[in-house]
Amino acid sequence: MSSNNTISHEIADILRDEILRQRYRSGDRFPSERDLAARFDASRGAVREALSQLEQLGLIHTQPGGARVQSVNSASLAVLGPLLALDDHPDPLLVDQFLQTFSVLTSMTVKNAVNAASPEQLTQLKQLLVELANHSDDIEAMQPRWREFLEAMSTIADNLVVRLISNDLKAQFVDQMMKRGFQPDLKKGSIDRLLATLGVSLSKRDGELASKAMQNHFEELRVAVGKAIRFKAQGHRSEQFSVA
Amino acid sequence: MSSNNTISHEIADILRDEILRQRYRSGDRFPSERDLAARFDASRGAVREALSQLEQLGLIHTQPGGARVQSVNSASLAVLGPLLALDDHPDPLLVDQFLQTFSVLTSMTVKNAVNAASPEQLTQLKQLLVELANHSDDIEAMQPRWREFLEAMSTIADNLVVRLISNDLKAQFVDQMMKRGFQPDLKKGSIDRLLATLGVSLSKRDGELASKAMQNHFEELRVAVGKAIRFKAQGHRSEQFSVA
DNA sequence: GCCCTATATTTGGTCTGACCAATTTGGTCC
DNA sequence: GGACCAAATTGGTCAGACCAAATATAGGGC
Repeated sequence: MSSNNTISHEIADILRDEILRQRYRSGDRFPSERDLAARFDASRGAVREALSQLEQLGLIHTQPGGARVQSVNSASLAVLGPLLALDDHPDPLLVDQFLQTFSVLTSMTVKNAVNAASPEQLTQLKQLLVELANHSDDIEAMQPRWREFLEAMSTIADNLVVRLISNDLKAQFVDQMMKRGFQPDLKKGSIDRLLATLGVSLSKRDGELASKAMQNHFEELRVAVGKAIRFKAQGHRSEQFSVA
Repeated sequence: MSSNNTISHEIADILRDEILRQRYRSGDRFPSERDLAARFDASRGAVREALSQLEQLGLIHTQPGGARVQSVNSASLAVLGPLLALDDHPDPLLVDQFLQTFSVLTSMTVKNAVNAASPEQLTQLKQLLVELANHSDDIEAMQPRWREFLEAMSTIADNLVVRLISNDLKAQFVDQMMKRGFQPDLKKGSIDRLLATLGVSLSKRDGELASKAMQNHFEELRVAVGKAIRFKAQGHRSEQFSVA
């Protein structure tokens, strides 16, 4: 996972997963630093650094006298990745929520980007769209170009809040899914339609239209990913996964 | 700010602000732990714990040989609060982006909640709405009930991703604004209209309608907050602030 | 001058053992 | 049972030390 191959990170990873697996109930006392040091055969310093990470994740709260476990519901966004990686098969519900959230944020970004783009930026976006259309039959090749396109959109929209959220979400989710090797079965026709609509929205400077198109796309993606997950849960092996 | 009144947190706060204030350029070498220990007259252990926090925030990247400063754009969501608290006056642009983001997430939550609520939950929501309407002339009194109402919505919608994002956002933003004492000038009429529309959407089980109403509300809120900030930036003092 | 290599230094990661202050715990007394 | 006090536990911090990886430095070859 995060794996900085340092002892403190290793300890943090293990403890984090234990908490996420509900091995401790919210409000429970967490083992003392000295106990943990003994358990992991490490120094207290290393354990303290691990606990510091857990505290940043919002999973525990430390105080003189003892640390306590906090509810996962009150944790930081950064726990989502580990949460997804917990089991062999990702939680379908969580994945769906992920995509839904991604959808509204991306739609908003696209809308603002189209409305705010300068003429030069508009032509740049159109250029990228053409690039995409040229590879619309090879999903593998589309992936990096999609990223580039969305990155450009994000830069133009210039919303730091959404950008930071997306950073976390992507780091947590996309990479996680990629690693597992997912490939939702999206019809080429629907992708072509999306690209066409985006093109029109750029020409007309119609952010609302672009936003709607993205929402639509994500809707199809949710269905496709849902299928892929259920498929894989039955023991089949599928390949690549592409987001957005 | 976060202030756990421990030395390591103090050091982390100072260094975090220095980075956010761009005192180091992205990619720069960060001072060594020994130097920092000397500077803050603290032990290396304390400094290390501080650096561990900065690393979790995505502000620095440490490696044997030296730590390096990372771009704020690639940081974690948790830097937003400190970013807002950096100056006396919050960055209006950032605040606006905040509200916009909050808007789409809340709208989505409300939509899903209304569509998914059980009959009992529906009556509970209506109850809360009545409560709100009864205090619609006293914004002070509305605040906690708003929170309760949105909390109920969030619970019903049951989207962990949004919930975690909102946790961070609220912790970063709302508390920050409250502390500064803001009070956007929302017309009572528009609030009443919002409550009425929400009531209708509950009766009709029309999530889309509820979502639209929330979007509208946030739009008005953005304008009002924008005014309040500009007003305060000119040296005036205003009072309370209420989000959502 | 430039480039490459071998050496010395710096730096992060870890350990040990110690001390303080705050909290918890356990027992005592009413 | 509840209030109160002493002892044990726990987090926070410090000091000094060692190792391995990364960097900086000096030197030699061209």
